[in-house]
Amino acid sequence: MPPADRLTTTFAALADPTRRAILSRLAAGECSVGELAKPFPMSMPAVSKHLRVLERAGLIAQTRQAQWRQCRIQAAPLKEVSEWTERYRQIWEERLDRLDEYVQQLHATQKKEKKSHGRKQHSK
Amino acid sequence: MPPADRLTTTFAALADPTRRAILSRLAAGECSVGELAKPFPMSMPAVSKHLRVLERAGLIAQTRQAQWRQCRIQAAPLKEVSEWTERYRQIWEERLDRLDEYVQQLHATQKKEKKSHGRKQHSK
DNA sequence: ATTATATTTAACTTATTAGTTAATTAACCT
DNA sequence: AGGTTAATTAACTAATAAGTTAAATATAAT
Repeated sequence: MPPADRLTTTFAALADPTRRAILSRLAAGECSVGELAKPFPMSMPAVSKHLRVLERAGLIAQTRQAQWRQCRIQAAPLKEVSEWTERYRQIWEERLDRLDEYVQQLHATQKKEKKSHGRKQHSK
Repeated sequence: MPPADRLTTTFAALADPTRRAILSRLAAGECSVGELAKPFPMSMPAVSKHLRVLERAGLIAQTRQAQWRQCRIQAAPLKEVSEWTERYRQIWEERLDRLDEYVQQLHATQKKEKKSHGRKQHSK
């Protein structure tokens, strides 16, 4: 198994509601593992493991402070997620160049169709 | 295990480079499973399984056409990904209200240290 | 020095994932 | 009908993931 690339690691880390909730909490400010764990119906070790996953993904960092570990969010990997996702914006917004092609092809196929439909018309 | 929520399913589907490559290919236009599979060093059934994952996540749809299955991208779930991610933009752009607070607090702490060493201090 | 607190590590279980090969389904073509 | 092509399903394996409880570690407080 080749080591996973960054985006893969990031997406995998985000594919868990507990971990996303942790990030959400940390967006409001640093806090300790114990505080972080409180809302979740699972053991501390389970939360600790989630933190490890987030840490390996570069999404959080921990610093010692007495017997507590303070966690803080590190959102840099989310920038890459954002950039990757943006490439698809045109598609989900459905002003699709791709759909244009499809529509054109449809018209080409149905040549007898009259073209005076003033509807949604896109040009390349 | 409760059924995974939408975001979880989407992120999980995206946490694989093969599946992201498939989406990327489909962004350029529909194509058949066989064509889709060609670039990948894995068997057809493996690709077919990836397509199933993408389909269950609502990221693609398949339509029969003779003996071929045409796949097309459905990017709607990516809108949710985008929206989720955007909530963290301020953080990764580091015009962080949060970091501001942190920095201020740091300054405050340092001032205090200069003044007096009286508080919770490491004693080694 | 002991004890309490915060957190991690270890060992284990169960479920899921990503891949394989072999068999099956479905549509097309003479 | 029989053969070819396209894709899926079945059955299996190996690795990873998410959780558990119990033990270990590290610091603070008494």
